[in-house]
Amino acid sequence: MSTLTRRERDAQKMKDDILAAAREISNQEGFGSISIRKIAHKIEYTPSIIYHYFANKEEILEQLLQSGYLKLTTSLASSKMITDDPEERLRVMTRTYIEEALKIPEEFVIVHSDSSPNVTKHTSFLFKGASEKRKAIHMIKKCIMDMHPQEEWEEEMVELTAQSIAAATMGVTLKLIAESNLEEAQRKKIIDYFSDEMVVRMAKHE
Amino acid sequence: MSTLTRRERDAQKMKDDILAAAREISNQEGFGSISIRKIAHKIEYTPSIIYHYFANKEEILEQLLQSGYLKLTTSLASSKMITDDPEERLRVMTRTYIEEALKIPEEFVIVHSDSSPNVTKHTSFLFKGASEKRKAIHMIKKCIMDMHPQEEWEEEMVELTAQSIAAATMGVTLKLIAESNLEEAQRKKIIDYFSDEMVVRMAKHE
Amino acid sequence: MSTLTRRERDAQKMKDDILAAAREISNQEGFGSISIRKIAHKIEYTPSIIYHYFANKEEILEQLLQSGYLKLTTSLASSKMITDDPEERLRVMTRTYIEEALKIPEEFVIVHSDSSPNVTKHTSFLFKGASEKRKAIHMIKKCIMDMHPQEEWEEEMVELTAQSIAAATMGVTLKLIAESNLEEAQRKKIIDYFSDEMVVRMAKHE
Amino acid sequence: MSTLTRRERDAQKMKDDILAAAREISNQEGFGSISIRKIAHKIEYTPSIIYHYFANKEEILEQLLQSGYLKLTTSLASSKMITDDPEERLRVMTRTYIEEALKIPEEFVIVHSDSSPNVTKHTSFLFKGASEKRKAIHMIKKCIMDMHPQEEWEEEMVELTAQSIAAATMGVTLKLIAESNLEEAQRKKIIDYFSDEMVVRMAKHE
DNA sequence: AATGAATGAGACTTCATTCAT
DNA sequence: AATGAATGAAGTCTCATTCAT
Repeated sequence: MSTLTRRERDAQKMKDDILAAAREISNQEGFGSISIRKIAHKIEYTPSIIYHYFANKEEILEQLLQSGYLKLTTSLASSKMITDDPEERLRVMTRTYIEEALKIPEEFVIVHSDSSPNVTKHTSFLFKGASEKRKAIHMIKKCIMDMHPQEEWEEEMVELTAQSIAAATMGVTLKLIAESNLEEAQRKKIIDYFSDEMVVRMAKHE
Repeated sequence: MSTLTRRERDAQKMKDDILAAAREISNQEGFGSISIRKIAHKIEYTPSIIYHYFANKEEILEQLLQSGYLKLTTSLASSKMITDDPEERLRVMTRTYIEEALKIPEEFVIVHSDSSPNVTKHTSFLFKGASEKRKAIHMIKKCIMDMHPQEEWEEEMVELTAQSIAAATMGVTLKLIAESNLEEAQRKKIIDYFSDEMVVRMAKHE
Repeated sequence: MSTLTRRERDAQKMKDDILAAAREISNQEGFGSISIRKIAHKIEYTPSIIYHYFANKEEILEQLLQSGYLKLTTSLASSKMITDDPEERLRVMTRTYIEEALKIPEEFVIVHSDSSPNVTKHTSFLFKGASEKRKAIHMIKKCIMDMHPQEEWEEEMVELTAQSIAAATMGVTLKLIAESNLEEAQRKKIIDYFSDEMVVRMAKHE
Repeated sequence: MSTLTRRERDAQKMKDDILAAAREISNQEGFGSISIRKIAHKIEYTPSIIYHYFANKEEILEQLLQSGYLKLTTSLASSKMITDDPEERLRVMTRTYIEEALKIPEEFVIVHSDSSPNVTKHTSFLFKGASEKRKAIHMIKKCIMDMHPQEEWEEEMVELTAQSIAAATMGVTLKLIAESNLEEAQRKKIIDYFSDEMVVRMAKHE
């Protein structure tokens, strides 16, 4: 794994520092006011040097978004095996998703409000067949099917259900981010109720 | 109707042009990169003149947001009566909301992604007691209660359910907007399935 | 005196209003931030109309300074006959000068700091022979001479004394303006002491 | 002496150039119309680069004022000893002050016309207790008291006298600066008469 | 690898002024 | 006599980026 030279490791460290600084600014002042100068100031280097590690500002922002999205999906992935009970799995997944997203609010909003092909290419999940292309949808679908073992859902319905659950969860998350003033207790109640109750109801058919 | 002088009409036209230009920029490059200069360039005037019609940039942005929000709520309000069956009412409301929002996609995104107090003051609905302060939440709550006539839900649970439904609907809507490339048939399926099936499931407890 | 038509009287009134507004702005925000727009706003007219009464901003500022200087010298002139006692007359003149100047602080500073010929043409008084060309110096000189009836001062010395007194008084005034935070009691003491004691000492030779 | 690297020296040179340009503008058009753009134009650079050397415009103006004030007070301090005769000391001090001030006319005017707290914080001397806080006032007071050895002045009166003398001297100086056209002979007479005669009269009580 | 100097574009805003009505 | 629309210049400041060292 560590076939990197010291130089390469140093460079990677620097890149990470830059991205970390950018992320910090994004969280404090908003994604839109990330600036090379502010990053430079935060890492205590000159603006110029940043161009040694990134071609331009855009590249930084892109990687920021990507890493944000990545963190989300990986954290989601890691939460899957916890339990065999599909209902419980669905609960945990939902909660994990919301909580992880709340850690990178700005990136989350950007990623999910942006409708440029460049972004939706990675983030879209409403298209037909998404349960095969999108890991998250796939995982939800699996939960749903495991919850109704003997019955047979129509394939399409299960996918639509999974997609609805994903979109709904995203909606709750976005709203929680937008309403950042919400009292902590209420915030907790919303998260609990949505992931423990609502999601399960959505996943079931009578 | 026309108690305005020509002057006033011209002035109103100019204001509208400015707002239209701003809206267009917002759609093309994002809300955050609206600038007085760009607006001026689009309407083929000097930046200065804009200050003849608006006190400052903020006023423009505010009016932009307001007009977006206004269109939505009025369209929602007008859809409320229709039928006595609460389940059917919930279905229609959801569908109406989604369809109306899709008619003003840009404004919708702006209004629901913005977390500045100025905006959330009007758009927040996750707070405790929202079912009394927010007409939409109230209407959803009423549907839920009418669907379970003899039983008594705990008040708080009903509100949380209504809030979840609202947030979920918003999430689906936003996702539909972001995925503007979605095939028409699939788009229709998502809307149908979500408003006809999912929302009803969310509103029911076993 | 009133050979003015109504139109002319109205016009004069407007001019006065404009100058009054300008003066007010000068006192509140400083001479340097007088602007046509602010004046217009204050008199509740459009900026444009101001150009009906004044050729441009400069003309307004000029008249403002002139009127300020005028008020000062006329107020000074009017204070001369109060008493026959030359010592008392000098005291009153000094005090009057300071107090009147403090009513138009900005204009006073401008007028007396400006070294452009256009201004010094009116305000200079250190030149040889000033006691004949400048009313104020003349008046001070008269006081001094009346205070030493039988003796004969050398003409030149009296003028130099008068000039020194005038410059000194101006210095005290300027300093009082610059130190606008001075406590009221202390301000009063300075004025009292300077006009009652110091000026008289300056005017006397042993 | 030269512990500065070439870089640092260059930077200092640039700073000095900027300040010099600002000073020049101040002399030509007045302190109030110093602008970043004008400075940039004078030094033949872009406005932006100025922010490389100064945080903002205010910092430039501040340093301008400070350097002016500094030059004066240091020159005054160095003139204090000379003789034991208090009357003679007062004469020399006054003359020195005037002559030094005339060497830096622009800065002198700026410093003594500005009434912003930032400046008066250093330059005010009319406040009660100034003879303890301000070296110049203290030195004048000492002269006065030494001139009346056995008698006892009321403390307060001595301070007021010293303050009056300082303000008067400042007034004469300002006037000499404003009347820059004054003939050399007359200028000399004014300075001589004021510092040799008037100041001494002011310092004495009968 | 890193710096500091420099630019040019652009941000918002205020202003004096002109002109048609 | 008065207005409102419009301009163009100027104001301060921030930014991304390049380049010589």
